[in-house]
Amino acid sequence: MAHDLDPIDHNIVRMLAEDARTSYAELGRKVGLSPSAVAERIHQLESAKVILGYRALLDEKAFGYSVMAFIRLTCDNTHYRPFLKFLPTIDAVQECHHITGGEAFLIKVRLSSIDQLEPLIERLLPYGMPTTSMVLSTPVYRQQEAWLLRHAGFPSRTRKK
Amino acid sequence: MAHDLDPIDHNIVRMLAEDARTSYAELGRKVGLSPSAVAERIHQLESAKVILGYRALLDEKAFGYSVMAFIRLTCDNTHYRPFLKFLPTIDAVQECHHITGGEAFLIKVRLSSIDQLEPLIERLLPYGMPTTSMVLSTPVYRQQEAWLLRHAGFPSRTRKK
DNA sequence: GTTGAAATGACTATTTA
DNA sequence: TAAATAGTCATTTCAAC
Repeated sequence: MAHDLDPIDHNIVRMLAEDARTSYAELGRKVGLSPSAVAERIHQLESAKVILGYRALLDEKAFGYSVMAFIRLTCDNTHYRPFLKFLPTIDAVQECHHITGGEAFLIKVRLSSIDQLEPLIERLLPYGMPTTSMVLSTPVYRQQEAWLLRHAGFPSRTRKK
Repeated sequence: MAHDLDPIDHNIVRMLAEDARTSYAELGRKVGLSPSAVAERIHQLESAKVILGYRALLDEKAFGYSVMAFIRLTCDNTHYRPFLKFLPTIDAVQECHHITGGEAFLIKVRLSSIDQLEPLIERLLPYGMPTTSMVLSTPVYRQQEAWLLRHAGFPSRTRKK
């Protein structure tokens, strides 16, 4: 399953994770390859689904969604499947994880105000017993790619010119 | 606080969230502006920290990190600050949220194997009482930007040529 | 915001190892 | 098979308007 990445691939991926708009030419300079060679490697990494896409990272607060909460929903077997159908229709849900411990789900939601929490909880009630924790602050928040890089021990790089 | 985005900014941001490598020229065509006008708007959005950066989205499984878990740590006042200093030094930690309910933290970690969980928990023990939930599956996982777009009711767009 | 020109980058085909 | 090269086209950038 794990795609075989040589050190050059690794470096290319690292740089694209830090700045997805880095040009093939600059990538090539940094890894000592021609732009076309870099482009070919990147296309292979995309085909192999190692690189899944390129995203602009946005500040949700600029869009007015500043409340984050985690809802733990304990849900018995009869409500399990209906809940899975219902869940993706709720826009506030950013993540839902099925976790160990008695058919429970951990749901991360984002809202534009605390007022939206109660209606949301009421919509979940038919499926199980929700326990809500508001997020007061987030001392650590790493993007998956940033986390990966840190984990792999790569040095950080300053933003290009 | 909330940067004032007109509909054109909104469209540009939407497209960059879907594909951060879209060229200024193509963005300009889609929103009916010249490439330079688009570039200027984007630079302003970057300065205003509405766009925080551009990232390649990677498949962690391709890198061997397939285990996700949530650890809830209940932690009394004396351990609060030391914990906050200790936490960023742990590479496995992807997110840590300070949540309501008796000085508790909710920590999302990613590991390459379940064997790494026990040592991690032992490192947390001095700071409080950990409760661990393994993630069995993740029925919903939306990028913050994807979530934003869905929430804002934008139509999805097919990948460019 | 627009236009236009110069520099840079991207893409394809071909050559090389 | 993988990379370099060269030619062509597209894009970025910056000036002037």
